[in-house]
Amino acid sequence: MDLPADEGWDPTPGIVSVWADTAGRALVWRRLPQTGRLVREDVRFSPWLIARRLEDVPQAWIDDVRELEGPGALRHLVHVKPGSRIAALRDLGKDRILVLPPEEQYLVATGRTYFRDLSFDRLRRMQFDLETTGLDPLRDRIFMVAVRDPSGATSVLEARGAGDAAEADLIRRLVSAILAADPDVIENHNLHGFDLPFLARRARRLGVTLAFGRIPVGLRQRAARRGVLADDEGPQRIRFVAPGRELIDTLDAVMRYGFSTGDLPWRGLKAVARHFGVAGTDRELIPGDRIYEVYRSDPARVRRYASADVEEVARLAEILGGAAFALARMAPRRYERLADAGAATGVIDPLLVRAYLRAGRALPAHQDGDREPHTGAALHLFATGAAHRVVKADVASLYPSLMRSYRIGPARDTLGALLRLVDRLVERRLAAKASAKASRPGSAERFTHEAMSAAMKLVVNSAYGYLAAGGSLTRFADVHAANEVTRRGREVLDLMCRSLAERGVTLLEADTDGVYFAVPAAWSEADERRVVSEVAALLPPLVQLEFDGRYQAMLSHEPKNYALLGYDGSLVLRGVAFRSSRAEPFGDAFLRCAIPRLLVNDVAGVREAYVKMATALRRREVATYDVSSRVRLTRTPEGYLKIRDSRRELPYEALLASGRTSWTVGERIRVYRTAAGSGGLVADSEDGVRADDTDPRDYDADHYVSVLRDNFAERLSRALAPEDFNAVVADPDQPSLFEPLLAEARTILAPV
DNA sequence: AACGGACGGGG
DNA sequence: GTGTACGTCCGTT
Repeated sequence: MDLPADEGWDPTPGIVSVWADTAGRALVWRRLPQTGRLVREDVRFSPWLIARRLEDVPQAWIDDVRELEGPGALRHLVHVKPGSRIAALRDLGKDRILVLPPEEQYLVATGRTYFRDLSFDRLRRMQFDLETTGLDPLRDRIFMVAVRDPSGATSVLEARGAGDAAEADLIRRLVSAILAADPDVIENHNLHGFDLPFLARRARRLGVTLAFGRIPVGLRQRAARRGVLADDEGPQRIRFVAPGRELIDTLDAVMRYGFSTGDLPWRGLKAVARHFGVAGTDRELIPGDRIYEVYRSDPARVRRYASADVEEVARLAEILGGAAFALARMAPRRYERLADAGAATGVIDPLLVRAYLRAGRALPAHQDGDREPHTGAALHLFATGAAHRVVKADVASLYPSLMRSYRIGPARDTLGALLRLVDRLVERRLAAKASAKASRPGSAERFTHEAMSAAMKLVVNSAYGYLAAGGSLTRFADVHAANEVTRRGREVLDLMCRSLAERGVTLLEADTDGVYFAVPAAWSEADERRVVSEVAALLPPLVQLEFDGRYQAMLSHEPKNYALLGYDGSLVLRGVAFRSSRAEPFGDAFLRCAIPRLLVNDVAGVREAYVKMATALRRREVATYDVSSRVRLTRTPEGYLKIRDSRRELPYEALLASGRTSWTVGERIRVYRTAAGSGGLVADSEDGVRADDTDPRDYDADHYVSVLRDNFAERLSRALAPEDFNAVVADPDQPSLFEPLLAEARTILAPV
């Protein structure tokens, strides 16, 4: 009873899964923290709902009614007789009724949460990964499943033959392996987007029941915005549920992490594993579209590949999984829902509902806002070109800090629950950040703390999003409060910029809560830090301006598009101008080579890099792969043939020229322009795996020299006077008089 | 070129 | 019994 309501008050330890139904039966699986033993409790609970008007609830269903206090519209807490079809009442609309899913009714009513007194490493976690002959479950088959059991042992199951019977047998063996290992949690990368839907479709087609939950029923479904389209009727999107186990998709965690830190441009398993340093150096890599082909000639290689996948997923889940795990200890929802839910409606709303019920207070109904438009943040670009001695300062969690500092909360939150929640989560985040800083860079421990901090930041920052969302989405939406937050935010940013400028720095770019600026040549790092702390002292309480980094130089191209050169020579590229999945690899390589030279005022070096690349292209010393670009197919074969006479498109010409007449929309391929003016195809290898095919080198060199100049070198133009830029990109086949000039050339920085 | 909507991934 | 943050890419005007 001592725990605050945003924490849950029931101390029952070790809950690892909950499954409940409208009949008022809840199955609670707990892992006893002392022994690690699994127990199942079968308990009764009283299903409940909250109604605006009692008349909306059929009299025959009502067991007990309690009137809640306060001004909220949803004020009748009704306990109904078990088995009442209360889900049907949702049709009344959110402004008249609140009916939670049965597990959440149970968790809210009891004050229980998952994982109390249980550490993440006590969970029994299992990973499995399908290998299939292709991406389409209507046509393709599962031929292999890699499995990693909770003890860490990896095994590979394989179809013993090519037909239906062999595939059905493989699926049955997978189900048996899961039942034998009895995991609390099943994990994989894109589990909900690929493995489970593929498996469900194949199982259905082959007449196999996927009863790998902890009660003997097949897979269940739940509606999910980010799910896959259901096979049956309608545009309904769903995810799968295995009662008694939690199905965790590491892609969800990666997206959350990427969103909150902004430094994970690629979300695929191999790239992410490399980023977190969990990929082995001898990791087997095979381009996705060649896996089955390789299997037929070299099955051992595919076994190594698939095993590496589950090993990496397991490590990744450890590094990133701490965040959702922590949320599950707080919020009255299933762990798997907290792992994929949005922060506002997925985490904050359940916490607020529980807090209000616990306090015996009526809940406000969802309510459309008045016509007040929402106003956003500020974005300023002060200068473009090359700047030296650059400092980045930013305010951590500006919006929640403003909410806390000025006590800006939703008008209808008469309990003040949202602000109290933000206060607590900010404290937790600061603790996690401190722990991250205290642990060794690159260590798994540090990643765990950073993931935790990122999750808290996500929830905390979405407290503002919660205010700003339309009233049809969140219960306490309040556009006036949201506008007050952004207005204060613009005020703070303006004050920061003004105060910095007064202290003699050159402003470069400022955005919402952070600012880049350049300092005079004579300044030391201590001077930089002093200026930041002087300005920090001028800001409102709780708004903490931090020294976020210092760089040798910055190439400012457009708002949110820039390059930073660290004092250690490291290069950071931001924005679509400098990093795009479509960019030809040779162009990326050129920018990575040229920008550091540009930023140390070695303009002759930039010219040299340009000449080198242009010459290599003309001599076809650049591999065909490096001039290709990755595109996504959007036309069907039939659709393209219809328009082909009026309009030729490179990707489809490349497919046809290579003899392919069938493809699927959404497929990604790598194409290049051939000297003959048509399209060529290169084996895709987004994971850095190069197919060892012979390299035709029949690309249109002149075309790619133009691409080098117009698409890539152009990104450097802001930093050079026009005549210097022209000299840099002059055609190397016509040696000119300009080159000597470049030794003296200097980069420029121009106010916008 | 500017805007709105879909998607992020898996074999 | 659904609804996210952001950044990128595509298709449409």
